[in-house]
Formats: sequence, C-alpha cells, structure tokens
Amino acid sequence: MYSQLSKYITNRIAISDDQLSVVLSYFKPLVAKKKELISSEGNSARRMYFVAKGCLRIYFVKPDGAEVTRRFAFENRFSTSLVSFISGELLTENTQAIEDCELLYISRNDFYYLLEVVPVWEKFYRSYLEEAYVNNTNRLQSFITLDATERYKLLLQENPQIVLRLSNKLVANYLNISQEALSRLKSKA
Amino acid sequence: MYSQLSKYITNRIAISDDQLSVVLSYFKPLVAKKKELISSEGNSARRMYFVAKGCLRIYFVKPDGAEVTRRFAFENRFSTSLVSFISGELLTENTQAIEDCELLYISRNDFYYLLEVVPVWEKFYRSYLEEAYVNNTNRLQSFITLDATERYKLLLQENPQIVLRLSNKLVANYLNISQEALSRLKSKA
DNA sequence: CGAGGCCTTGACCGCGGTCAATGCCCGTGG
DNA sequence: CCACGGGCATTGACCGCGGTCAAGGCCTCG
Repeated sequence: MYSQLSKYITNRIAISDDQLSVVLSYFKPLVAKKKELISSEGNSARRMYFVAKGCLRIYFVKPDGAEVTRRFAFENRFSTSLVSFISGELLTENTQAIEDCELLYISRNDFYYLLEVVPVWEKFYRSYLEEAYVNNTNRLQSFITLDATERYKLLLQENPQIVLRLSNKLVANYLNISQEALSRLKSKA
Repeated sequence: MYSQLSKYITNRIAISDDQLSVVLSYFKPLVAKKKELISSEGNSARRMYFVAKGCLRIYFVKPDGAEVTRRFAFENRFSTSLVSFISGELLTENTQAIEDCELLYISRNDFYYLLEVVPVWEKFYRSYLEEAYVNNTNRLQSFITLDATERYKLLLQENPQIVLRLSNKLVANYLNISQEALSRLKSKA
C-alpha cells in the first residue's frame, strides 16, 4: 500500500527520501467494505484518501434527497470532499466505498501541517489542485455543451473504466441522467 | 491601479514589502476598450489579469460556434483562462473586455518564475486555485441540481452585480439558457 | 434618419424526466 | 439445492422545461 502511495507522490514531485518518509508517516491505513459510508455530510472528519484497492464514490445530496455523484476514484487516485477540505467547514459531500477498499488517509490537520514543515509538499498540493480544477472544468463544460448521448460517448472514450466496471445505475447518476435514459441511449448506439 | 493590486494581495497572504514590490514589478498595465478581445483561442499568450476597472468576460466557443461564458471578472478580481494557464497549452478560452477596462497583467512565465523565487507567492497561488475550484464546483452543482428559474434566483442572491450591470443577453449566456427563456422567467417572477 | 442589435411574445417541438409494468439476476435462508 | 425477495435493467406512455424560429417594437449609435 505505502509503496503505491510513494510511487504516486514521486511521480508528481521531486522529494528526498527523508521528506517522503515524513509525509508517509502521516498516512494511516483503513479498510472499508462495499457500500460502507466512510465520511458523511455534517460530519467534520475531513480526510484525504488514497485508494490502494477498490473504488470510492464522492457524492452530494440534493435538498429533495436525491444523490448526485461528483466523482469516482479507482486505484492509485487521491480523493476527498475537496470543498470542505479547503474551507474547513462541515462536509457537503459524502464518501462511500462502492467496492471493498484498501485505503490510506491523512487528516486535514496533518495535511496542512505538512504544508508548513515540508515545503515541497506545497508543490504536491498545487498539482493536486490544478488537476482537480481541470477535471472539474471539463466536467462542467461537458454538461453545458453536450446532450446525454454525447456525454455518454465522451465518458466511454475518456474513462471507459467507469462504464465497464460500475453498474448502469451509478453511471447514469454520474452522467446526471435517469437510469431509463441511459438504458435507451445504450440500445440505440 | 497598483495600490488596488497590493491590497488584493496583502488581503490574502502575509508578504514583506520587499517581496511585494518584486511581485508588483512583474505586472504591466493594459487598457482595453469595450468589446475588445484581449486574448483568444489558439493564441499562446497566456496571462493572468487583474481588473482595476471595468469587466472581463471569459468564454469558450462550442464546436457549432456558439459562445458560452464561464466567468465575469469585475473590479478587484483576478482572472485568466485557467485551464490553459495551468497546462501551458494553447488557449481554450477567450477573454474579452465587455466594458472599458484598466488592467494589470502578468505573463504565465513570470508568474511561474515568481513561484520559484518568492516562496510566499506559492501560498497566493494556492489560495487562488482553491477559490477557483470552489467557485467552479458551486457552478457545476447549480447546473446539475437547479432548473433555469432557480439558477437565476441564485445568481440574483449571490452575484446581483452580474444581473444588474450586464445585458440580458450576457446574463442568459452565463446561465446557459436562451435570451427568450430569461425574458420569460423574469416576467413571471 | 436609417440600420442593426436587443428585448419580448407566440407557436411549435424534442430531449429527457417520471411513473408503471415486466423481466432478469443474484444473494440469502429454509 | 431450490424458493423467494430485492435490486437492477428494460420498455412503453405521457408530459413539461426550455430550445428554436419568427415577428414586432424599442433603443442606440453612426
């Protein structure tokens, strides 16, 4: 697990072995069963997760109770309810294991502490934020410019893993269309 | 102009006078007339703009030629085509003055140079990225969860300046609805 | 004063949502 | 090992939001 995380970090920034082991020492392992809710709205336990195995789903809940998926995180991805992580306020999004998972997590406090004591960690966070921003913008753009069929085709191209590995229900939810609509557009194409 | 920018920066990070003047020295003034295109798609001149006076509009162009506004930046705001700024690739978005503007800009190269030589500048960029991410996420969320009327009401609440100061056409474009639809929902509410 | 852009209103329509019925698959317990 | 139940997928019927097209009035600017 820790070697996967090391690789992830060293792929992104130049960091000395000493600094790397300081960073790693703040990550703790966590195992979660399928369907388990790892952190939920209104909870103040903000953490950043590294997925060593399995898949996480980040979603928020609409006033009417409906859930909307913002993101899936498969193996070798970081993931967090980033808006709450940034603001330090209560969680606005839930994180759920949708497969049996092996995770490493770091608390928000420890993460921000590392920003102070390991200068190069700031660069890591920068690249994380930049990537999150670009992903978000692309997703926003796809909702603004594409209809349901085009969004589905784009997802197949750019992230086939989501379509192949997850249930139609989850895929439809991620595309923000109904299960029925996804079923129909699949049968046409 | 430079004092506005100083205030903006010192409001966000603790920075010594010396470092501040280094930072300021990389910003250059620019005046733009209403409707002027300041930087456009396919252009590689990536800059970050500080709006001292007037209003900028950042938009991208759909394959069919339609324009979609991602963001307006009024006085005392930073603004850039951030995805291109991050990636260093060609611009994917255009920036246009929609009023007569007084701007300060810094080139992408100089900006990244500052990240190396003025360590505290990294914190400034961090806070900028965090804010951009949160804004983007809220906007994405509003498209996913709200219909046209609700999006309009939310905009009135959170950013009345946009509605009051800009033409219906621009507002409708920002909300990603047709001018006609905006006209109708205004007359009902 | 004319032309072009913006705003409004009406008519029409298509995408995708909801509701409902049915079928399928799979996990669980008897 | 089979029977049952619950969740997921598919299909049909229906409908409403918001888009497009078109026409008319108004304001602005050259």
